[in-house]
Amino acid sequence: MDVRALETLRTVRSQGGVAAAAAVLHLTPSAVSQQLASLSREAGVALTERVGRGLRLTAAGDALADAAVDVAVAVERARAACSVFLDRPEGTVRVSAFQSGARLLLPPLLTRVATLGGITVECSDEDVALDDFPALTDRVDVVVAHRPDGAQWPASGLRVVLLLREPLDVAVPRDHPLAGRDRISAGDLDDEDWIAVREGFPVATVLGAVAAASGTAPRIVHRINDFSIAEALVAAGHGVSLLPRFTGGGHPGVRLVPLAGVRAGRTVDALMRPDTAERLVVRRVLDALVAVAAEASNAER
Amino acid sequence: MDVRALETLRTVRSQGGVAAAAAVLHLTPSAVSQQLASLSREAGVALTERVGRGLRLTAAGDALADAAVDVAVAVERARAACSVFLDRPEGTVRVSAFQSGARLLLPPLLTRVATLGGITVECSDEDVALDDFPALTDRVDVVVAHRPDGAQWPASGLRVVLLLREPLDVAVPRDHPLAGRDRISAGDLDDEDWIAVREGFPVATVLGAVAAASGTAPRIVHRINDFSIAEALVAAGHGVSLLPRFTGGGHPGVRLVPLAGVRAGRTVDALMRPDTAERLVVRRVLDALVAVAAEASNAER
DNA sequence: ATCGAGGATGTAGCGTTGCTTCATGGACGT
DNA sequence: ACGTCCATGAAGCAACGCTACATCCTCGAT
Repeated sequence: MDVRALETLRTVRSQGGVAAAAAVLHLTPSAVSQQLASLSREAGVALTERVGRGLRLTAAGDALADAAVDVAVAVERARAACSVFLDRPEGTVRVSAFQSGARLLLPPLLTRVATLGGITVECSDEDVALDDFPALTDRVDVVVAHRPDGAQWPASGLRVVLLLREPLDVAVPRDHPLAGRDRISAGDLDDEDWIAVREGFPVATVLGAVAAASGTAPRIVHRINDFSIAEALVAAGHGVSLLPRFTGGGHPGVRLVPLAGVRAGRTVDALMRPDTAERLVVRRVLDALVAVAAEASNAER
Repeated sequence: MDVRALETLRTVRSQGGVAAAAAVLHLTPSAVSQQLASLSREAGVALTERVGRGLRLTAAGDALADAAVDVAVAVERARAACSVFLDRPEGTVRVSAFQSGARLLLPPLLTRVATLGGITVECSDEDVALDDFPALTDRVDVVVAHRPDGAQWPASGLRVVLLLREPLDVAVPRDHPLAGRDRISAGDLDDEDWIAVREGFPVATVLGAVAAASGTAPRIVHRINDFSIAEALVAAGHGVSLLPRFTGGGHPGVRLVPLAGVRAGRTVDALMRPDTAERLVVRRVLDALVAVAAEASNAER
C-alpha cells in the first residue's frame, strides 16, 4: 500500500479522471494508471471502472480513497510532530482567492505573515464555479472560496474554516432615484436592469431568491463575474447589481443600499484538504487569515 | 516520509537498537541505519543519539515514532477497507502464548478458527520476562501474555484485550496436611518450601504479596517457569507452589486450595500492535480467542 | 458512416531508489 | 591492550517507478 498511490487515488477521485489527476500530480497519465493498477492488484478488488471514455471509482475504490485521507492526515501529523522541534516553522504556502476576496484579504494577510518570518506565501487568484472550488485544493494549499447563503460544501474529505459572512447590498448609480434610500425592498426593483454573475458561480442564486420575494423574474442584461467591473457598469448607469458590502471598492459613482425583508449574503471560507490542514506552516497562515478576516469584517461595519 | 522508514523507527524504539530491529524486519543493520539517516534528513532534526555503543531516540524521534503508530494504523485501516469487499477474509495470523496459556487456549482456538475457513493460524510458544512481552508484538501478530494482579502494560502504542482473570491457588501434595482444607490463609504457609517462577517473570511478584500478608519471607527452594514441571515437583513433595486454577493440568498427586484473605491472581491478555489489530483477519482471530477464553474460564469454574 | 479528438491503458527503456556486502570507527568487557 | 559488539559509511547491484510511445475505445463532428 504505497502512500503515493493512495494519494493518487484520491486525486483521481477529486479531479474526476486520470489525465486531470496526472496534471495536478505532475505525472504522466500512464504513471497514474499504473499506480491504480498496482493498487488494485494489491487490494484484490477493482478500484475503478470505465464509464464512457473516462472512469469512475467503484465502491471499494471510494472506500479506499476515504481511508487514504486518514493516511495522508496521519503522515502530515508525523511531519508536524517533527516541525515542532525545529526552531521556527519554514516553508511556502500556496493561497488562492476569488477576486473580491483576494483584494480584501490578501494584502493584509501578506503583511501579517511577513511578521512571523520564515513563511513564504504564494498567492493566486482563482475564480471558478461553485462546484469547482473543492478540486482547487489539490493544486493550492488554502483556497479562499465563497458560497451563497444556504449552500454547503461537500463534506467528503474537505476541511472548511469560516472566514466571514458578508451581506449583499443593492448597488445603484449615485443619481438613481433609490440612491437616497436607507433600505430597499424587493418590490422596488421590479423595473430594473440587472448585472448578474455567470451561472453556476457563487451568489448567482441569491439574485433569484431576491426576485422570488417580489414575484417577478429579474431582467438580467449583463453577466459579469468581477465585482469591480460590475461596479463600473453600475456607475455608468447600465443597470443595478447585488454587490458584497465589505468588498465594494467604494466607487464614487455607486451607492450600496441594504435590502429590506430578504436576507441576502454570502459566506467566505477557507478550504483545505485535511492533510494539508495539518501542516504547521499552513496552520500558521490559516490563523493569520482568520485574524485578517475578522479585522476586515469588523472594520468595515 | 516513507512509511517503511517510519515503521523502522518504531521497531528500533521497541527493540531497543538497530541490530535487533534489523533482525525483526529481515534487513541488515546498514539498511536500518540508512533509513534512519534518510528520515532524519527529511525531518531536519536528529531522531537518534548515540549512548554507549547503542543508541536511543531523541525527543523528536520519540514524537515521530508516536506519530508513526497512527500512520501504520491508518494504512492498515485502508487495507481493511478493501478486505471488506473481498468475499472472504484470507491470510495467516501468527499467535504466540506462554506455556500454560498456550495449552489452555490454543487447541480450541485452532478448531474454532478452522470453522471460519481461509484463515491460517501459526502458533508459537514464547515465555519471556514480563517487560519483554510487548516487544514480541513486532514478531508475532497476537501475543497471549500474562501479568500479575496490579501490574499494567505500558500504554505506549500497544493494544491490550483482556482474555481472562485466573486466581492463583496454593498447590500442595495430595498427602499434605493442608490438602484437605477448603481454604488456606497466608499464615498457614510460613514453614513451607516454595517453588517459584524466575525473577522478572509474570506472577513472580504475587508470592511476595502473599508472604507480606503473613509477615515472613518465603523460603524459595526452586525457580521453575513451566507450571507443569512445578506441578510435578509439588506432587513429588519438593515444596508447595502458587499455580493458576484453570491451567493446572489436574495432576493426580496435587491439590489446589484457594487462598483466604489475599487476592492472588493473574490476568491473561492479548497484546497487539495497534496497526496489526486493524487487520481484518487478526480481528477475526482475536474474536475467536476472546470467545475461547470466555469458555475456558466458565467451564473450569 | 467516417474521421478526428480525447481519454485510459499497455510495453519498452531508462533513471533512481534502496538493499546487501564489505570496511571503518567507537565503546564496553575481559 | 585486545577482542567483541554495535552503529555507520562507501561501492555495487537489483528492482521499482517513471517517461515515451503505441494501441484501443468512445464520443462528437462532418
